[in-house]
Amino acid sequence: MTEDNRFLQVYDLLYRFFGPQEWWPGDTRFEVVVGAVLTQNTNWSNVSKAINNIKNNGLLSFEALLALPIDDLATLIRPSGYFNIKARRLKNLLLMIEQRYQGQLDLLLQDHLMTGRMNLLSVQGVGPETADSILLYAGNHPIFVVDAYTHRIFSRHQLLADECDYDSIQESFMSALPLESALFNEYHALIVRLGKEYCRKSKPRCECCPLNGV
DNA sequence: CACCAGGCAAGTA
DNA sequence: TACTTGCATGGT
Repeated sequence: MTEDNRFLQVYDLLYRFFGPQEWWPGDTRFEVVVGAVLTQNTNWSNVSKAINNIKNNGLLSFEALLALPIDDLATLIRPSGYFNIKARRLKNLLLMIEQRYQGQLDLLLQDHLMTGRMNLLSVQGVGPETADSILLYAGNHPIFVVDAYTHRIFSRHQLLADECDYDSIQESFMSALPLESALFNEYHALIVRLGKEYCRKSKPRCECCPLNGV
């Protein structure tokens, strides 16, 4: 190997440092989809409470949530924050699946990757990170999920330019790495783990960051 | 007390 | 096109 592939080097380093992260938490594909919307700008412990509220009421299924009045859904997901807007976003997503995929999540997940992605992005409230999280973690598609940590960590370590947008960051990773869902799954989870523990927004730089020296 | 979390869309100039 | 603001709970 003569190529200087820092993206792969960082992955190997993080995997050795943290080990496997076992993402995405959730028992079913549908639960992953719900979690993907609820976790927008919100920490997972709050999302977990919201999902448990849905489960405890026996409502964690496509049909049950589609039939549930929006205000009732908002009440259930209250702990996840932004509960009114997230209830609307979940409903929008379920309606798209109802209209374009006969109400079958699996048909969306089995559709051609870029067709499914476009349909997800057409939903009000589903942006690129939410769409890609669904495609990767529920659909097992090889697409790289970019988040705020990805930008912060890699720009701080000068592996990405500060002004990169979502699509350009995603392209940087996907052109440098083998297109394997298992790799993208673990890599994104490792980035979130690193960000939480070593790359907080308020801290200018972390002396003990495992990436120092890469 | 301030700050932030596994974003996104609408409003403004 | 490029900023800014609203959305909102719960943990540190």
